[in-house]
Amino acid sequence: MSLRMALLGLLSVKGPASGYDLAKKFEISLNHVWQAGHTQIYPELVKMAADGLVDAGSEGARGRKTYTITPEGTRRLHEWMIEHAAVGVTRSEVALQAFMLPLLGRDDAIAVMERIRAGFQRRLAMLEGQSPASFGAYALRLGLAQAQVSLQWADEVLAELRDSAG
Amino acid sequence: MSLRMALLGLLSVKGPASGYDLAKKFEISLNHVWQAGHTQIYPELVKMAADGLVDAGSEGARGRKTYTITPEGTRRLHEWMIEHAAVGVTRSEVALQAFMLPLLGRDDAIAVMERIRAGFQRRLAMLEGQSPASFGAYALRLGLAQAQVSLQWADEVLAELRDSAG
DNA sequence: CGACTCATGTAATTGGTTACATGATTAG
DNA sequence: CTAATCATGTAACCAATTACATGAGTCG
Repeated sequence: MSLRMALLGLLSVKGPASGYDLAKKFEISLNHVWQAGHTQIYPELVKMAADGLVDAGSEGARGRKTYTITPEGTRRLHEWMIEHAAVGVTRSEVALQAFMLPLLGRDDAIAVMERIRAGFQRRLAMLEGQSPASFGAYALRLGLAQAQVSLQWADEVLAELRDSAG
Repeated sequence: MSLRMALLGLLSVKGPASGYDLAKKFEISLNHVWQAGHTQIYPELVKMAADGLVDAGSEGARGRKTYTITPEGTRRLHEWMIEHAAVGVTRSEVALQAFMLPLLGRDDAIAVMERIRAGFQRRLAMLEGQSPASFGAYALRLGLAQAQVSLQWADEVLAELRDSAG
């Protein structure tokens, strides 16, 4: 359902788009929030058209199909936003490795934490490169705050590990 | 693979356990990091036994089966920790709703944000109820830091929405 | 004896990833 | 002409959820 809603959201804000366009938007603007490749997007758009949430326009150049959100699609998106209590379920490989960190010796633990730290650093840099004035500004600010605090956590853990006897 | 590693981690630290025990541990100590129900755990343990990562003991009372990690299981877990670069992939319904918040009018947006805020509040309370001295201390601290900063973000967004003209 | 917890499983379905496959158009 | 980008799709597989199903032991 979330993929569906993400697609409706993009179509709602950015206007009519092809599956290809939407896949691009997932890569750039939505990347920190939700991910989907074209292999998931194309079939989903077909189902959404069958359900009357989008209109599939006629084929353009290179077989391009442009989808437009329908009033019913807009209605369903708003309904979902207002009624669906988003589940804050987290499945984080990083947190899992952090959980099990005490299984490793000091040096291995430091190496793992440095890799994790680098990941947070990369993520932060990616988010800082995004335009803060755009549509997804609230989500961007959340992502930035979380990335910053995670990086800080990694630094603290690294400092503790380095202070500990080897 | 992550489920497998989480199971090996639990068996490694807490000693031999049944699928039932492991499902309980997922609910309590590991809940903020990874989730898995018994319907996923039982078949996975069978596969892990076939792959030599765990030993399935003989059946006890009420058909209880106690699994023990093997040396090969320990080896594979350490290997994964050290070599597998955890992907920081995030798929958050909350962030998705935040992303699309501008689609809603002021009052609906406030209602959605209040619900999101309550979710973070609950999560924070849950984490604060966990023993900070236990095995998963590092992951717990990360979870707490992220929950706190998320709650702060929600408060800021709510203040902005309330200040804005209705 | 009835309710609860312990304990294990299967089947169907949904969601998501990886690999494979094809062809049109554009820029150099 | 050829490499890159545009553009769409299918098939196989892996991961996860929901629903269904069963039975043993324990507490009141």
